[in-house]
Amino acid sequence: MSSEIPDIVIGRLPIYLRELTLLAQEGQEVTSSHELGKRLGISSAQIRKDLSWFGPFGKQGTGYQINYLQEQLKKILQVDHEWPVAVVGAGDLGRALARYGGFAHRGFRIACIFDNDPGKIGSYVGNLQVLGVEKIKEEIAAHHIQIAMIAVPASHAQEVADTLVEAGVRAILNYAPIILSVPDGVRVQYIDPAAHLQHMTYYLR
Amino acid sequence: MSSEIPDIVIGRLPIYLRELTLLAQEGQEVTSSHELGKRLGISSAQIRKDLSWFGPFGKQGTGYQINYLQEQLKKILQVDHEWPVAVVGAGDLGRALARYGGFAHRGFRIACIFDNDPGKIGSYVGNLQVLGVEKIKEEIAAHHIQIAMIAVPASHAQEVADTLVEAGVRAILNYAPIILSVPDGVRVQYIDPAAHLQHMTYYLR
DNA sequence: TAGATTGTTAATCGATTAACAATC
DNA sequence: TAGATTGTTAATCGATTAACAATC
Repeated sequence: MSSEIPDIVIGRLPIYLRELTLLAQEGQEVTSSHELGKRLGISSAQIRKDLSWFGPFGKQGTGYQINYLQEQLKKILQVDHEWPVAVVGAGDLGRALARYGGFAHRGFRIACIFDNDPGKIGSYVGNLQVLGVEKIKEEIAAHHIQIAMIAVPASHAQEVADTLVEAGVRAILNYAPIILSVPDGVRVQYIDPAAHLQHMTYYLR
Repeated sequence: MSSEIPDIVIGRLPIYLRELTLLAQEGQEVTSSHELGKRLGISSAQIRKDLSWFGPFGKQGTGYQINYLQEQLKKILQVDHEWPVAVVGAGDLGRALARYGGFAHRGFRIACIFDNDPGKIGSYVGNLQVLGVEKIKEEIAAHHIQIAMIAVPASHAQEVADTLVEAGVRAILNYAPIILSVPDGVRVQYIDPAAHLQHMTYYLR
């Protein structure tokens, strides 16, 4: 009866991993669910429960060996190796994503960037040359890319998603403020900064 | 016994509002919880329940007048007027945020942008001039800015947050991959694209 | 040993869904 | 009227927390 691990638990693992990396950078070698929880604003019970879905990683009386737990979480999340990622859209946002330094140490490498604007195609973003959208299929297939980020206007996001899926992409991080329709087996996550801001303005009274 | 409205409900309202705007753009005038739910991948019951926290907005047999519901949600979220927003960090990400067109129609206007790099201070991002971080306090106070976005390296995010809070900011959208410590009454939302990607790689097996 | 902390179970809490009377 | 859809209640489902035996 291997019950399914809740998606909400999976979603917290990257945050745990991130905090462990921070602790390691600070030179610490061992931590506890209590310390981790305090730093993250999460209860220690929740952290222990979340981790217990995957195995015993700690030691009673002591806590968790940071390096070891980091490695285990990386394995679970499959970021113990590097994933190539495609960026579609070479506007301000797409270029910022392509050059963002925060992916490299967390399991991702921006492998290619696409745009439909002839004025942008051929130009460089960092040391990546912008390719035309008509190249999406061959490029993504050639490099076995399974992850893409969409940074195009909402009006084009669905057709871009369709193309990506056809090319073999199975995980999409969508910055366009629109819900994408994708087949089963393809995962989508959304980032909508205006929605986050509106969430907070509710409380500004 | 006016029980508290759950935060998770507030978080969905911007998504409802966004979809209503899309429907309006498509020329539609009326919708139903069923249609909205289908488009958003949410149950119709949940939409009706969420809305019912705030009042009856629909009509039996007919559904919701889109314009009316839009207006009501804008009022509830307090985006029926425009909020000035500060951006801290004028790197790729900060500049992309400052120039992002998606805020204007959703209740936000980028009012100022700051950086600590003398090489960037004085330069223009769109038609905003980059100000030094030492100007944060006076500028934010002068314009009564209550909302800010942090787009600086993780190592500087906490001190930037402290300064912002001191200046009067009460809502922070933090792009640095780090949990911020802020006093009660200040809200923080986080955007961490690498965490979203790691959430999805779990399923890529 | 005494103190600390895990992993896990059971209890609690909260969120989602199903169902339906009301009514347009 | 008949059909459709809301708003709301109660039931279900799932997630979080409290508590503690095990043990380092």
